[in-house]
Amino acid sequence: MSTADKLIGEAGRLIVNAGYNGFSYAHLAERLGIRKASIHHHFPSKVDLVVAVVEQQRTVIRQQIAALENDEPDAMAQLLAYVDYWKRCIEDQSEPFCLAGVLAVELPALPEDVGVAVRGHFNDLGEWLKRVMALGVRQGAIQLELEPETSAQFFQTAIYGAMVMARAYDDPGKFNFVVDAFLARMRTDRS
Amino acid sequence: MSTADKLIGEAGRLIVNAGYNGFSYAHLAERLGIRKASIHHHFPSKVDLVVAVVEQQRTVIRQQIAALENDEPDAMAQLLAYVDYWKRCIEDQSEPFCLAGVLAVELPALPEDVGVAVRGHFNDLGEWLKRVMALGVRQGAIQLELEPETSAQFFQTAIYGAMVMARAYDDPGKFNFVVDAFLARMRTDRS
DNA sequence: GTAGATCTACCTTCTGGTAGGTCGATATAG
DNA sequence: CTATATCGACCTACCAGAAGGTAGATCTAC
Repeated sequence: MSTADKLIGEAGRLIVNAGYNGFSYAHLAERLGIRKASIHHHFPSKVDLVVAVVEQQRTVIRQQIAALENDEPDAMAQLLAYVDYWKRCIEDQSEPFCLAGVLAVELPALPEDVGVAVRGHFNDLGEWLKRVMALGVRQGAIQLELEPETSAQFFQTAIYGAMVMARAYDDPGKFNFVVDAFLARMRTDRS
Repeated sequence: MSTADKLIGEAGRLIVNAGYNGFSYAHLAERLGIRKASIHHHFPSKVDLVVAVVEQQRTVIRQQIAALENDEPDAMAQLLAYVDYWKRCIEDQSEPFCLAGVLAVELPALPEDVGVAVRGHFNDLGEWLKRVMALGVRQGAIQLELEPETSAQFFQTAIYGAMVMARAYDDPGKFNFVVDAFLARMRTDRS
């Protein structure tokens, strides 16, 4: 793995733990056993680095979404795959919060370029969820009382709210508990 | 209003915007038109200040909760009063996020004393919500399929998730939209 | 031998924090 | 009714360390 990739990975972990202003080139250099100046060689400024971190995650997530939409025809199964991903990440604390979520909370204080990338992620996710919800309604797995848009936002809210709960109560299990309660209210008896 | 109170108020606003590491004594001093050193006179360390900010909010919220439980016998009305408070704060951007919520997202990187205060707030809120939910079920206003504990966490998740959504999409209206969708799924036809 | 990656050494600005002084109000003693 | 001691609030002037960032030398692999 290239140094640039290691930097992106480790920076992501630091941001998830402490936010944009909670990590520094010095921390990052120490973690990788290199000097600060070497980071500037790969990412001239902190904004460059953080944008790269967010964009890399967006790319990965878009790929996973595309694969899911290709391979899994069942809408509810797609949603459960997404939820399971986060359940695992939060349970084993390998990624205890969504990177873009942490940054979103700090949004008003972030450099504009970072903000653009973060909003981009939320849009990517929101658009996919709209498609899945519409599909789920057609398949009879999701209650059709509401517009797909509403269900999508409902679901996204649940995911991010559940992450905040897990962190605030220092209890990873809270994520599973709360998300499952939400899913139950979204499904029909057919799913 | 005393200088200490102004400091607590302004620090709160700065934290809500930028988080613990996103504001400094220098910012705060500038906002109030005093010198940095004067802040240290009132709050020797940054931890002292931030703990004071969180504890002040906890006190206010506990008072409001007590008043609500005294004056408003109807559980659903209590919940709506709470929701309306946040709808107003977010709509007019006077308090666009919960202070403790911002800090909760940064929790792993915060000084221990701040973490204790933040978890304290979430507990206060969670305990009240449990009481309201139990009352609401007895009054027939809230679906009784679930334990009050589950409903309480469900609701708390919705509030914090909706705040994240409003911030991430830079659209205060998203808070109302999403929270109302949640309330609809929690109520019975009787409420 | 050239290009990319890393290094040492340094800069400027900001950080939280301290030392010690000034000012005005209040309390007290003659 | 003064004179003075005390105190809280605020100030100027610092400090050490960390922040993000730069310049230029060295090392390494093709």
